[in-house]
Amino acid sequence: MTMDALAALCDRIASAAARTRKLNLLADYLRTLDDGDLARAVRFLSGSPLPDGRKLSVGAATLRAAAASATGWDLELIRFCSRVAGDSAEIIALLMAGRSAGLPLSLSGAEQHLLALAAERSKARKQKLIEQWLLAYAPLTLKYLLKTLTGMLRIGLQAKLVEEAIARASAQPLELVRAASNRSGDLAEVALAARHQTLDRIQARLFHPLDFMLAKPLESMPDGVLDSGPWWVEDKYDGIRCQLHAAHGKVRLFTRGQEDVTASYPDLTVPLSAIHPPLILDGELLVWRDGAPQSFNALQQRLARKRLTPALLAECPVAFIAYDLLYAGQTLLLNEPLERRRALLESLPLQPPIHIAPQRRLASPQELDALFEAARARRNEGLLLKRAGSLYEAGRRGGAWIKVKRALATLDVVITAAEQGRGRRATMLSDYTFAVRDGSRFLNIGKAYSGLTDEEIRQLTRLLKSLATERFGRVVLVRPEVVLEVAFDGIQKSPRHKSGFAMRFPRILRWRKDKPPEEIDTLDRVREIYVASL
DNA sequence: TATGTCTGCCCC
DNA sequence: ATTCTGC
DNA sequence: GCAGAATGGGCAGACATA
Repeated sequence: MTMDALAALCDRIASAAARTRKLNLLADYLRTLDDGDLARAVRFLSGSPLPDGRKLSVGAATLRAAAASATGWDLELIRFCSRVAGDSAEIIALLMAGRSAGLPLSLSGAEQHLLALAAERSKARKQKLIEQWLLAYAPLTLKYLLKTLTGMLRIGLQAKLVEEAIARASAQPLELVRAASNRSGDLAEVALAARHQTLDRIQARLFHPLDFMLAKPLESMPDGVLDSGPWWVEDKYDGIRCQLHAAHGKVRLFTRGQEDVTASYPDLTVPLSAIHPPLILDGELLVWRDGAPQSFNALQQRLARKRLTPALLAECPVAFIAYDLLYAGQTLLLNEPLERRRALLESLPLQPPIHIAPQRRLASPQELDALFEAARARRNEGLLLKRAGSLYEAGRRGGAWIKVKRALATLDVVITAAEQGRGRRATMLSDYTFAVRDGSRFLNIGKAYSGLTDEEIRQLTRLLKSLATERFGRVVLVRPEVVLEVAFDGIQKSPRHKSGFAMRFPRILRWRKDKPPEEIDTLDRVREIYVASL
């Protein structure tokens, strides 16, 4: 089977609106593949094309550079076209029509190309490899070969639907496929096992990450959900979600994206090599100093470090706050109720740098406000509510865990610039840069797109075009007249914007047609919020 | 060698 | 991360 | 209610340029 056929399938899936139609198309296709291609196709479609999750380190920018080099076209022009089309891979594929040789490409050939790209360390040589593909393969094939690089197929189908298609193609119950997928962590393995009716033989393995159970955000505080039964409460820590595997002196730390980051945190993992009985902990990685959790910003300085200096380890030492136990005593505990997992967790002889997250029973929903404030006073993000008796639903964002966060504040700001969107928003100005007032000047403080409906974005696009003063490629500067109310979860000093501040998780609450720009919030107000948040 | 900009992403 | 949208 | 898509910020590291 060929990459060309897979590409054609992707196009058909993209143009099918109904998810059941997408599923049927994929299931029918999967049935036609031999075992080797089944594994490859599943990896390609689920967004992790390489067998062991190796990194490609190639993004849209590199693709455009390769395309410019292969065609002789101006890079700026390609950038512009990509922007209009909303997708670099698509436009590059079109560009190669009539220029590439149109050679056939098998799935295993495509996989070999990706492996070669991952193995190549030099950025320039990565680009050279891509140039060679561009000249060799047909546009449609290129389109999806390139899309797999950036990990965004944008055909309305990702890993979860691939799971469903596997279930359908093999006539196995979806729940069995999902459970096996969690135990395995490798959808290709699952597809093969489903085909051969051996899903039950897939075992969870220590030192292979399980999926994480996620929490659903609580929309409004006084919500009826909490009346449904007893709940447990913990602080929500502002670190990185991690799974810690330990057994027989070996320790591994995995992130939510299943990345093995053990090597980056010797100050956590080396002391744990004394642990012998096998266990898997779920919890949060934090910088921990003077007996207290430090900011997420401190932790960020430990991320993706190639070299760990003693100074860094001394300045930003990490700890692990454990709040769940997924494996112990040779047993997977996912289907044990929360209270049992918790009791086992508390019975373990864990020592710093591992801590156990304090947990208490929520007496009544009225208690939430006070608990929330207390958590914030401890410099934590908010609360995590866990339904009594709930099981560990790996890979799901079900209602059994609820996270309670609140915006730090809101600001009334004015739009100073707008940017063309991507994908289905490619024809609209969907991305707004906004400013606060400082005397008679407007100083940018952030960008946001979310919070407006598609209809509002359409209206705003029209209005902003009429307010345009200058255009720099994809960015339109506008007269500062449109006022928005934006919410955000944090604020910090940043060179990113003229105001000297930037927001964490900015989102638009509403379009304030009632407010003139002279009355928006000021830089002084921003400083007040900043100081108060320290 | 020092500094500035771009890129992709163990992250949130 | 957040938010909206189609199914 | 789920899954997908489109978008925020900061960071280290890589590369470009002085």
